[in-house]
Amino acid sequence: MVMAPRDELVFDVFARNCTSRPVMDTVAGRWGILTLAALLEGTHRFNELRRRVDGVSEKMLSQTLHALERDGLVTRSVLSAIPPRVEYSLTAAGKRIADKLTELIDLVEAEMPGISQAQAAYDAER
Amino acid sequence: MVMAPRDELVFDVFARNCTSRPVMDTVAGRWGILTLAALLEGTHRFNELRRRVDGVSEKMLSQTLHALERDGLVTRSVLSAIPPRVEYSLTAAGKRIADKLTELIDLVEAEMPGISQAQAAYDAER
DNA sequence: CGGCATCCCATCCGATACTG
DNA sequence: CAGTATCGGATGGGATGCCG
Repeated sequence: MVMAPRDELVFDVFARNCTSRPVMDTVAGRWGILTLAALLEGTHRFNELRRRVDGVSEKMLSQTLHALERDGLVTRSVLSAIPPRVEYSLTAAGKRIADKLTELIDLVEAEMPGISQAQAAYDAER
Repeated sequence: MVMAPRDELVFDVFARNCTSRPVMDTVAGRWGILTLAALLEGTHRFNELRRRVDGVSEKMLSQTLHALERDGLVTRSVLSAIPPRVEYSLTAAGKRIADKLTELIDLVEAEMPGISQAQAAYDAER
């Protein structure tokens, strides 16, 4: 994060102490990617998300959602009712990022056959 | 990772034990993203990468490069010379993934002003 | 220069238990 | 249902020292 001409802020994730670094960690982290991608499919309740993001613990999902809400990428709406009903959905910025993450997921999944083969070849040599 | 008709392998990163999960962790992890994006700019030597990926330790860069090499996304070439010269570059698959990661970086950096504002608003309320 | 080996601490994260 | 609180083990990751 450095100053450019005319006080325009430039964010550079390659710079050690740029504020974009922790944001990238949240967004591209193990659970951030999957949570945002799941929410791109539509609004989810907490336990719906837990089932969709297979393997995530209550704690990590809660923590991830809080961080994404703080970043303005996810909105949390509490519907007063018994039993309680809380719904999570994407903001406009969240949608844009989730779209890109979904492209990444699709690409990596498409590359997996080659990757698996490379891993097997690598492991065979040692 | 489940079987589809006709023995076609389908990789699903949402599934708890899909082999694509650790690959996503490497590729989208803190240092994986930056390392791949840096290599998209061209071949780099080890210490060039260390300077470009500001803040990465020798240990983590070494670890990340090994994982990426194992996944077939990065090639390591040793040029016999004194002092030793080792060059890292992207494979074709590595380029495709690094391209997508660079798009993600650019998007997140572009969203940073809004994100910073959301963080400040969130923090002010508690 | 380009590493690997070791030590050690911080945090991540899952499991469990509890609450409104 | 939708969480919070706490604990303890696993992992991440920096610092240092050594080697070809």
